[in-house]
Amino acid sequence: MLDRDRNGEADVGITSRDVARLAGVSQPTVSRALRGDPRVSEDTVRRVRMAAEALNYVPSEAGRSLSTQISHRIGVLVTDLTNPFYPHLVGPLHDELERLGYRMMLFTERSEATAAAERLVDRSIDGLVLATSTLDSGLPAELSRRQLPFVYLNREGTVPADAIVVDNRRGGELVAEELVKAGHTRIGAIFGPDNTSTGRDREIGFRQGLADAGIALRPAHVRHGPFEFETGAQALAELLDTDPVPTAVFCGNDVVAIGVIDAARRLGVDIPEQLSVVGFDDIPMASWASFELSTVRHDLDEMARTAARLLVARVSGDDANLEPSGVDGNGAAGQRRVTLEPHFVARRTHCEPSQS
Amino acid sequence: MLDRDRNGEADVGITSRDVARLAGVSQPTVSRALRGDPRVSEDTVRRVRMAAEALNYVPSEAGRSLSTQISHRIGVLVTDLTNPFYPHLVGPLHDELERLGYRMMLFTERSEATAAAERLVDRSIDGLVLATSTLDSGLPAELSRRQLPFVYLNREGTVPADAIVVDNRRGGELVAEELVKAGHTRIGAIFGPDNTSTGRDREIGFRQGLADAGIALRPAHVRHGPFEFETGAQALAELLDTDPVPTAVFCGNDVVAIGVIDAARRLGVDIPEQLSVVGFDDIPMASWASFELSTVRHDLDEMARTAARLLVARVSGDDANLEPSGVDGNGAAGQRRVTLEPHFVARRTHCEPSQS
DNA sequence: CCGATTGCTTCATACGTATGCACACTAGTT
DNA sequence: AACTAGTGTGCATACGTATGAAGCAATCGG
Repeated sequence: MLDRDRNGEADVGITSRDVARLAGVSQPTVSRALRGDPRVSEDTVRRVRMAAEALNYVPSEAGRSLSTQISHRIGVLVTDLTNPFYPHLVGPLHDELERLGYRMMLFTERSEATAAAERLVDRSIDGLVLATSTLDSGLPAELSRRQLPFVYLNREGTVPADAIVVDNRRGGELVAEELVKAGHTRIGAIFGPDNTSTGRDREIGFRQGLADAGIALRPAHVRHGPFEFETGAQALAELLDTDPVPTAVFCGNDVVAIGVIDAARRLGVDIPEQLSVVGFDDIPMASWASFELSTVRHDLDEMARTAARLLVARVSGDDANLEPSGVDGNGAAGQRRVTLEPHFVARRTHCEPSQS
Repeated sequence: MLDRDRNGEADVGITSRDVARLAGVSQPTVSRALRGDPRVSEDTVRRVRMAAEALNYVPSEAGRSLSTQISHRIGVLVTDLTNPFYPHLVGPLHDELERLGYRMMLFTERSEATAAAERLVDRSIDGLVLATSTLDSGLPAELSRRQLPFVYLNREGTVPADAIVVDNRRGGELVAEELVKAGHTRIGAIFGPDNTSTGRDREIGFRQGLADAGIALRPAHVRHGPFEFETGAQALAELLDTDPVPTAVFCGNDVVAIGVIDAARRLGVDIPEQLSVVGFDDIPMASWASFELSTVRHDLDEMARTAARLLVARVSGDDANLEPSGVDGNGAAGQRRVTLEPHFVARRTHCEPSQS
């Protein structure tokens, strides 16, 4: 069917055997020579290298994987790439993984049913980064049972595993403190989903912060929803429909907050004069002049890169080079838990409440 | 070192041989039974299925790949994920690939040197989607030489291959027509890089459109730069420094345009009153109330999905189910080229020039 | 009652690389 | 000259699945 012999050089489907033949050595010697085995003589290495180059030899990843039981691939699981938040995790993750000699397989969890889980445990990846795990997900347990190493990134789950997260509770507190300090008393919130650790902890921290100041969070001023643009856009309309209206609103993350700001523009609500808005994460977009969002900053890039390093250390077995990092190691089953410190960033979407 | 026997069920590292043993058949029979080979008796299939389930057997992808020479993985190459444009390609790509039974490996081309190319041709992927190919890249030629199937998405290259693109020339013309129609005569442009087909063709079309209307594009009003937010932000400042100042500016894509709008906010420039801004692509962000960007729409989602389908058809050999699509097939070497129609979308960032 | 046909299964092997072990060969020691 | 130590290479095989070909049993036709 195919006439491959047309092109001058047929360097497709070249195996280590072909290289061996050309170099006048055995196949195992080719393998050793190219992998830098010190037992191979310099002279042989040279011959093999030349032969490999001449044939444009590239070792087959499949063969290598099968033999070594290592794929050098790491899976990354997110819910929805088009959410502006995730690229800021996936981008650095990719770069760090590449730096460590691993490739990235990207998965989005439409149907995290067992069907999808199968694709993860067929040994085609060495480990998995869970970037959007929900607390009620059965996946971590399944992964654990299958002994597929994984790490929680950003959100954590109930099954013990390495994790890298922000101190979300503290972050929520920070926002509460700032809003209180500015003089707000009628405060609203658009929290993230209850089944995410980020949503839950930020809510706990925020409520705690308000409670410490003796300020009540009226149920009518509270919304919950996914960490999406639309959540903020829709929730704002609802919050404006309450009486009295809140003078400030804390949003589960920046994407939600930007949804709020955008809706405010459409509805003619002045921010921050009529409503203070605070987000969480400090994604790059938050600092755009169009938003100037006051938010809680943490090092997203570092968080993602650390996740990559934790996982790779785990799957490659050399945990050693991670010990000295300043993490609050949890001795129990050897899981590592890295917590990033959040900082409040004051921009232009919050101020004192107007005296209405 | 590891004490794996602790957990009750040791369903890790289960192979088809284990299943075979439990089911009382041979390993090949297991393979055939689970793959639905009609030659296996119903009774055997049932026994094998039960055994597989009991052991929680999942076929090894590495073994399968090695044997079939098919990895069921497709690579996707982009420059920078954090650019808000790419997720809108990568997301749909992932979904469509998954639908077709393929997994996605994501690559970003930092150093597209031959070193990086090696990772692509080690037969660990069946094909590659080039989402950000530059016209001067040597990669397509290398892929072609290696006989790794690939498809151009959004941007096309010089090496013949399947491609799916927008009619960028026409899109550029559309914008020129609209701006002319609105009465603009002092028009500026922030074009994309010359070494991208999108940058080049949009520029050609736009220039043509202006020329047809007898309007000159002054060199001082022209900028070139990568399709990034910062490009727009920086170029705006420069354009405002010219005399006379343009009353309208066409941007290479939406991300650049949003950079312009954002900078305008910072600089206190009213859009569209002082400056009309038009983008290209109509990414979701363009329709946010914060921007309401007038732009050129095309079906990004469909473009990505079509790329996936074209490539999968190519690598799986069943090109048949693609023939009937309304594409302008290029007979030469059997490459398919799908062109999407662009449409102008009038929002709120353009209007008539102010009489100053 | 034997040869032919069909239906199901096993055998043998391929896929490409990596690695423990044995072997050959050289050099140095006694 | 034999013996040891050291060095470099090849042999055999493992990794897990898929598949053409051969084998086996049962059924059928004559």
